[in-house]
Amino acid sequence: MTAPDMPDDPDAPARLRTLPSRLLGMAAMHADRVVAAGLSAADARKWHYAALVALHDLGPASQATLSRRTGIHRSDLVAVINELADRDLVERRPDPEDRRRNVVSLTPAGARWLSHLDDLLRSLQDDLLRPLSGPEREQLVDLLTRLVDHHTGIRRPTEG
Amino acid sequence: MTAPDMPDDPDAPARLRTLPSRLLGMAAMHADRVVAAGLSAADARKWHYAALVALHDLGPASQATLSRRTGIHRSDLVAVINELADRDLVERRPDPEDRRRNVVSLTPAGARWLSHLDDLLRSLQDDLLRPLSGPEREQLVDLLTRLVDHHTGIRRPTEG
DNA sequence: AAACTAACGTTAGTGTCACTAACGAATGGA
DNA sequence: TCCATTCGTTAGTGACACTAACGTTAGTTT
Repeated sequence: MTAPDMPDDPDAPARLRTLPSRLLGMAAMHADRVVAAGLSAADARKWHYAALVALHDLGPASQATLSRRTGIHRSDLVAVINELADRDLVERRPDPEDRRRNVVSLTPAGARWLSHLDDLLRSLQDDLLRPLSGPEREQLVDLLTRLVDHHTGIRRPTEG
Repeated sequence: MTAPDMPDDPDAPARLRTLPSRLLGMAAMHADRVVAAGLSAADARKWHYAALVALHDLGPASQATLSRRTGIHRSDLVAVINELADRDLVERRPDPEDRRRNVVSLTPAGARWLSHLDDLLRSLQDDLLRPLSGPEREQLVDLLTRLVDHHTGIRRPTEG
């Protein structure tokens, strides 16, 4: 029961404090903490939310396309769907048209759960972005989107 | 040596694509990849750089204060210092004034190595931020700094 | 028809990351 | 002298983002 001992870096050198890659990492870490803490109070994790959103907005899908839509690796998606199916939030059944596939679909309970998580997430995003004004939040989203879009699809400059 | 199979999320629902916490996570991931790949070409990792910068800018320090200055957890710092000391980039010796402590200091070779890494990192940040203009980069740094500053020091809203 | 290629879901395992827990040694205050 | 605290260190945890391999199923080629 000792208090956590890392006060982040109150006195880091400026060279580190202003390094964009480091700032991104730290901001992401805080974001992850806020979101994970909030979601865990609802017994959920971000992947659960991502999967539910994809199913709701884009309809039932095989695990492979769900993987593409959420960014969850297909080998990790198995467990996520297991957990959601265990709680009857999604249904997983074999695809009669292609027996390699499972079709995953949202149940009514899943849709209700999703709208609950949605409210929760909205307020978590708000916690996260508290120090920024409305326009600043849009600015941030815009800048990050352009960054991500630019780097998406690039794997490694110096690959084998 | 097969190609990576995750095209990120080309067709994720908008609700996910614009979620700030998710954007932060993805941007940070890309940033980490770019930086880690660049540094690994120089046989270094970001913690090595952070430690060297802290030693250079703020002078010799015990591992505990170095931990506070870099944000590296003190239990992880051990290995970082080991690796740097193995290459004679830093020196670790017991503090005569407090025999619990080690004093870690930069060697001349460490200083040279740091300035090399500095150049490297400058160009990596540039790669990372390529899609953004100069003012936009400053904007991003400003927004992220305020975000991080705001959340720094907060541990867990729902701690035991 | 047979053979090859590829996609699917699944399991197991890897390396990194941020962190907790515990330790022995040393310090400093009551 | 007792006690809490700090220090460096080791070991281990849980989440994450993968890779590798598998058996199954589906298309495509010949």
